Amino acid sequence: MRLENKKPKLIVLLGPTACGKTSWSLRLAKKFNGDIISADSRQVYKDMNIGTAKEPGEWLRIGLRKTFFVQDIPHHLIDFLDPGKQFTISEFRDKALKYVKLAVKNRRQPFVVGGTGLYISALVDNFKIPKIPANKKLRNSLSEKSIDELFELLTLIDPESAKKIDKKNKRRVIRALEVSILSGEPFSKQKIKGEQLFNCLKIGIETDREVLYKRIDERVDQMIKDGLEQEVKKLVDKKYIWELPSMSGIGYRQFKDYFDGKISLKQVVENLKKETRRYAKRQLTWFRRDKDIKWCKTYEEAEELVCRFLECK
RNA sequence: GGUACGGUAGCCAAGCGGUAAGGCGAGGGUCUGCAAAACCCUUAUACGCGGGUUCAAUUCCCGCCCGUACCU
Repeated sequence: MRLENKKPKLIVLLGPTACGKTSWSLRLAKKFNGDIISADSRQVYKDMNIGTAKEPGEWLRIGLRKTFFVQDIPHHLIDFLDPGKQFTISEFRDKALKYVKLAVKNRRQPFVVGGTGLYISALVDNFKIPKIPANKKLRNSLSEKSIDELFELLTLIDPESAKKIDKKNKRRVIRALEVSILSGEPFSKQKIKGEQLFNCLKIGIETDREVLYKRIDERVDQMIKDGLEQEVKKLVDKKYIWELPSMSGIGYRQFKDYFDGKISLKQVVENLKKETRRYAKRQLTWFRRDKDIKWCKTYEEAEELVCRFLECK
């Protein structure tokens, strides 16, 4: 108990896309002297603003360090990466950890805010991620094989993983092989959770599915009005290819067929709405199994929880 | 009014004398270096209505209703 209290307090605000994380997080951060660490795999990219629903902000120099501010609240891990670059969970975990610690050191309350469940887990549950970076050569040679061959190989090298992994998921099977081969140790033995580093309050924003879907539709329409097409066009003109992780996100990849003259803008909008809804569904599936999440219907409930958690008054 | 074509689950759609593919959508799930990704599972006693032929009709015939196109 005493040990628990010594751990820094971390507040996580999560929920499916378009549930209102940004606005809640800003209110909470203003009230509780917060720093926001974004856990969003797409908002990391520069020049991808409309499609990722990034709140407008500006980079300001504080001392030696430049920080992205949204309404006077410092935001980290947002708007900093070239869309041509890759960002991975390992990098997220390390950087997020750094920013959380920095906030604590500066006596500011860290808020982790986002919808990328895996990223949040990696930080909160202290994942020890195998230090085996993507090996292009190996991946290429492996992807030439059929999924069945690969799976058979995995059964030989790492039967434990083979038992659990999706047999048809080439990407996952290849990664398991990659780690096992390059490290010389089975992947299954390397999926380790360290001791929890934080005393953590997880708040989920609860929204009716129907209401959420309606908000998604409206948000997509707004994105189009705000000039999403031009934003994507600019990225394409800058030679960012569709195969990039950044360009494969919702809001971007849907424009490929449109620019190729295969579908109309109306169809883009429809696809965009549809895929965003499906994405929200997947996020909910992810969050559902985390029983620690305190689901709140209103902002006031969330604020109350935070208040109690921080023992303020 | 006439001619042609069509009417199959929420939507699209194949099929055909022996009670019916698939896709979309929807829902559920997996998740440790692409995670807004990738992958998996589930889903409905659906053949417009009424007759007839037949051992048997969603499938053939007749009539009706509805839709679409064209003609007058």
